[in-house]
Amino acid sequence: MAEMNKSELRRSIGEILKGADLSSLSSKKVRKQLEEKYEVDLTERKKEIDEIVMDMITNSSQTESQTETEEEKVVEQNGTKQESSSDDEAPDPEPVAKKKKTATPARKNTKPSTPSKNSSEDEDDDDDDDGVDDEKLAKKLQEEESAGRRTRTRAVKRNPPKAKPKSTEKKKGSKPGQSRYSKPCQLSPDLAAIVGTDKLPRKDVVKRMWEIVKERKLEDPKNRQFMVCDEEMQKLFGRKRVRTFGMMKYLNTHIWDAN
DNA sequence: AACGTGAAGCGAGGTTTGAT
DNA sequence: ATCAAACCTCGCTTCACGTT
Repeated sequence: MAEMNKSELRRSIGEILKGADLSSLSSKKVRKQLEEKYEVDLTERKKEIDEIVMDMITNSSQTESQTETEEEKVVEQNGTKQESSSDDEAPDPEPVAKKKKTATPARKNTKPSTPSKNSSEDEDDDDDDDGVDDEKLAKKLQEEESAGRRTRTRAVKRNPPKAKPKSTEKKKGSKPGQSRYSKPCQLSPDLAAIVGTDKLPRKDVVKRMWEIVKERKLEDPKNRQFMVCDEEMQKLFGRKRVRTFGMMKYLNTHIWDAN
């Protein structure tokens, strides 16, 4: 594959932007042009391209305002070139700016997170001052957007169950030992006294509890799914006989995240 | 219309013994 | 061999809506 490095990418994008009409250009179009030009799939580098495009547009608009007088000269020379940025219409890199709405991969957080009611969502367009302000505004809008404007409540209508193959199929790139279930948790003094440590992952708590049940021979001889608690255990569970499978229900009040 | 992205649902993961 | 039960969070999948 023709692996393009960043500087190469930058240069190519610069060339594309040079002759492009910024008011109608989007980073996606830039990417497409690059893909066609180099015959490579740049989907994976989309973000990188977005950033470069944004960066270059920002720089160019800053340069524009800084060197206004110089540009006037250029306009005189080039004539056609600058028409898009004439006084009545700001350069307006918006299409590209809007494009890059997701800078926050933190997509988890399933909580509704304050229904902000897309308050400032439709900033309409009453702000056409100059290029620099446009940029700031665009950035601000971006931030607001990424901060949490999406509050759509959709009528959840999920598809049918999708008969899943139970167990046996673990696979999936899920990394073991990553979940909170495997993370060390803070144990209550009562529980800590029994297991011998005040920090232990939930799974290990269960494991340890089983060990202790066996050590102390607390299994109910009639039904080994139950355990007959000794004094210490009774204090912990608050009852004399506990179903071992369901011990987590009781242990849960003695376990919390260690921070 | 096609594409991009946020929201929400649901399964997996770890532990154990007993029942089917 | 597989499922059951109890706990809870992560990550994948699917859907709906916004943008181009």
